[in-house]
Amino acid sequence: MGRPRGFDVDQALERAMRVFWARGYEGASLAELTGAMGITKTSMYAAFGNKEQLFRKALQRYGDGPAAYATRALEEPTARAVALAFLRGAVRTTTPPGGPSGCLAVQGALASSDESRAVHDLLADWRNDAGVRLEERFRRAVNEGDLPRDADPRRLARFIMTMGFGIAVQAANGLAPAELDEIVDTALLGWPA
Amino acid sequence: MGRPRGFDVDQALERAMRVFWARGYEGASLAELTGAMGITKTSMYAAFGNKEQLFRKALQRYGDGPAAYATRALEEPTARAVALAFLRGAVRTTTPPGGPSGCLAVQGALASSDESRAVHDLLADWRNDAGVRLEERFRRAVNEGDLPRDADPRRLARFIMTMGFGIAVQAANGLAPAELDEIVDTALLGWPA
DNA sequence: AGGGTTCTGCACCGACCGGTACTTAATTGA
DNA sequence: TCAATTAAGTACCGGTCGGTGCAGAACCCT
Repeated sequence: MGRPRGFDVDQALERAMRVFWARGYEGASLAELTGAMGITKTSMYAAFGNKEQLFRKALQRYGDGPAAYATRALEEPTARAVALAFLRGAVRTTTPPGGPSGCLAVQGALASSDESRAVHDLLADWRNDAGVRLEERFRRAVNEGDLPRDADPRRLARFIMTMGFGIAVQAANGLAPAELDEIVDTALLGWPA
Repeated sequence: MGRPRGFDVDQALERAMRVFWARGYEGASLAELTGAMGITKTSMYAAFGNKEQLFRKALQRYGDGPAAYATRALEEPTARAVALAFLRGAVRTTTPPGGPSGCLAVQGALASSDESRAVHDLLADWRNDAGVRLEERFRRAVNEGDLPRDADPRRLARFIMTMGFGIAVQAANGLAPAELDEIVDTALLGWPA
């Protein structure tokens, strides 16, 4: 009961996510955020709490949406296919035709002032979690005989994650998807048979 | 003539560079910058112009100092040695024992508000220039027969740059130098003979 | 119809942002 | 000794930051 909300929370969150994606956490002002969301600051505070909680929800949406490739890739049948799907997904997500370049989880708050340390750490954890899931998938691949018995799952996962982060920076540098795909191919040349 | 400067410009610039490195361009406030430099805002403006020009000079110092490994690596005798020296240098520079983690050129302004677009573009150019120099070095290696005739210098350079950027993010994530060196070794497994 | 509840829009908060005018201090050359 | 010149320190500028108090609007239930 009470007055119903005059805007679509999902759509507002989607737009906030894109602003954070393009500007970073600190670079995104409440004025620009709420302007893009089509609501006033008061409505934003009522619906999301504050700027930091809005970012947390935007990051969650990012993981369920644009960055869902990271989870989907884990379902590929072989470790090589997982790695390839992961990096191809990174390329596609960091170079959206009509959206911001790069990766929200990378450029959201790589460096920040002390006040934003909480968000900085949140993103570091987010990135590390993605690496751990990849590592577990590769460990399974070793157990299944899909990867050589002497392969180091943690090393491989960290390598792939490093490539993903690097691709995010290259995308922010303006490289095209086709050029990034070439880089991915080069990176996988040394992948264990 | 006139009253002599009461501080060491080089030392002040070094300290400013470290603040920018840790906080990013927008995250570094004039108060924190001048506090670390040990001077007042007035002195900073008289000596450096404004915040953006201070950053430009700090970036130049970064290239001549911590990031000089990128230029030194080009002098290695073989393409493989160049790539290895470049990435080992990236590891060492992005994990200084007493300094900020990561790479100033990466985390200085990956995402930013419109007002800082100039700095954002400056860093993108800086990163691209490093890639171009690497590419030219690899092209020379192909001509010298050091790399196979069918090797693509641009592709290889972009791959190494991507690894460097990724290492910078992993360093900001808290990985230790030894762990990053492992990643470098993994990355070079597929390097053309 | 009217109370209870929730949301919206406006105006406003103190704090901090990058940047500067002005006074005072320290130096050189005459 | 004293004007000319440059640096340093203080106090301040308008603007924007994230965040709120408050009044009115829009809904549900009785």
